[in-house]
Amino acid sequence: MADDARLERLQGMLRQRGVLLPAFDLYGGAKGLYDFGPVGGRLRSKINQAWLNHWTSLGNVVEISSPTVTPYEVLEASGHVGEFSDFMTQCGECDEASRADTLLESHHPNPDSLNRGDLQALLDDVSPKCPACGAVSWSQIETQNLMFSTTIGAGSSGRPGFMRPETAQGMFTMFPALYRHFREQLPFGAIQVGKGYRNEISPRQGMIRLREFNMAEMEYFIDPSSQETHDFSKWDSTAMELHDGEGEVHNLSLTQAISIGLIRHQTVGYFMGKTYDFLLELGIDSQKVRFRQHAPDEMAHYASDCWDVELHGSYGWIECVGIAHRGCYDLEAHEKASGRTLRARREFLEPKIVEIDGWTIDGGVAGPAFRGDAGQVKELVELLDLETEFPVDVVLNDGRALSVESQHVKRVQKTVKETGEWFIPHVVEPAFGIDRILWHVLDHAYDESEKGGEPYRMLKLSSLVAPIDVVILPLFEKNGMDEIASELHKRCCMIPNLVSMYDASGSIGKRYARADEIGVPLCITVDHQSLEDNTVTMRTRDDGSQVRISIDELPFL
RNA sequence: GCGGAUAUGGUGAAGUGGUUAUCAUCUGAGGUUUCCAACCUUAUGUCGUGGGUUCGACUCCCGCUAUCCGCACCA
Repeated sequence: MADDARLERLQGMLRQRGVLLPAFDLYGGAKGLYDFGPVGGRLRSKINQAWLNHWTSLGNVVEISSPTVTPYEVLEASGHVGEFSDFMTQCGECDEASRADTLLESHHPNPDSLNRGDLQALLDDVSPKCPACGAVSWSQIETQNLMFSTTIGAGSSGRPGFMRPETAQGMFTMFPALYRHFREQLPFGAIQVGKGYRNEISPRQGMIRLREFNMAEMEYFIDPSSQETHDFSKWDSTAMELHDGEGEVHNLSLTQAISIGLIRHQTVGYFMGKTYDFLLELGIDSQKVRFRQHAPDEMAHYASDCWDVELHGSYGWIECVGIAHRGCYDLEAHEKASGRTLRARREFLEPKIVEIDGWTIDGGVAGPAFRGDAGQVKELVELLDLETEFPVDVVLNDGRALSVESQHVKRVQKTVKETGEWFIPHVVEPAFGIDRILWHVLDHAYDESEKGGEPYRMLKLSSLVAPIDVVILPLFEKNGMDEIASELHKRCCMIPNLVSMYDASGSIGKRYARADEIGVPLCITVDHQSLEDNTVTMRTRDDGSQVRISIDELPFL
């Protein structure tokens, strides 16, 4: 690629300036793990904060935080244990580990779909040779999961668990508390930023694929039967680059894309717009943003429609955000697995009057008569026609026929008024890979030019995310200029959410250059005139312009 | 996981089977009325890791780890 050299210069600069560094470098490094250094740490937290602010501004969204350590059952219910697992077996001769389903590919149409027991049985039956050494000596099949597994608690009392592969499950399992918090009114959303973990086979491309990564997700719960109306007018003059599931490219406004059914759901479209705004706020180049719809066979196990937001940078087009319509998949799965109700109530406009007229059992008689079968008899009796004459034979699931006599049953006639119903909310989930976004913020902000024949590097970071807000520079460290400067620096340090740096080393031009490399938007220089009238010069990074201003009028004080 | 390439101060590079390993830049101290990487003096800091061959290994060989590029898998 043409900008490989640029990528290397950028990575070198980020390492040198303490933005991004390989983690545990002291011990040779660790694949897929990165440090955010003294400059990068705040960059990350400012992006996180901007993200939180962006979504809480919707008004019906709350921030939560759930543990990264997650019990086995939760991720089993969500489908991750199954979907993220491979079954492994090890050769007793050469220790080579193989995927059990791969070994059996020629003996079963889809071994990937087998459960562990069936797979073990098939392996024992087929006894394939080890592809490495030819021996036939396989260990018991073990699950090899892409999730980091751990034990919660000590010894035999510990229960199995995982480091979460996504933050989403914490929001789903918190649904009852969220529903109560919002006074049982949909729609509402829950957001959290935090770490996710995936034990990647092969982490690559720097920040793009990590084993521990920062993610930010919102679960937005909606009533599928009442579509929220969103205002798209803001984006009407913006043609978004939309790639549909067939690979066709459409340049349309969001309103147009929704009206022709390309974007299937209003809320998905609205979040696409909000995501677009967010990325541009961070300083992402609007020319390097595109949306791509997942093809049906590409969709994750939980999604019914999904749009990726891809950003273009040194690694090509990279998926950085996924906006998925997860339907009721997750809440339904957790309802089934936990036995708890995860539903919302929808009131009918008009109460429904339901006339019930039919048969049911007379518990006092039928109970003792049918004992364990009474429950099933009740279900069968309630299906009987009004005209039924007793006694009548009913057939149980196991094939036995029982005779139901008139004394066992009674006629039910009643009027039930139903004012509403319970349903499982649907979920629209925008999921952000913070590290990937952060990388592209840096990539897009990185500017190479020349100054006096020398290469000149700069991070043109938006002040929303710039890790250092201001640098205070005494032109000379004498005659009292150093005192004014350090006093100003101390004053800045006292201001919450303002990070100031003091730099008195080297020529003034060199100090400006250093500040430019870590993307400081403003440099304040204390010079001779400051001694006389308490003014300083304020220099703007992007155009190098300077204005003289009284210290007390500095915009950030 | 497979195949290929690579690993030298913070960064970027050069180099050698032989004893104090080189250069630039960066960083620190001092000097210099220094507003866009000036200059002078000076200092700190390197052969990824483990084993082998050898009188001697940063150099040659092997393993490991990491990085980059394909493939596979995936987000």
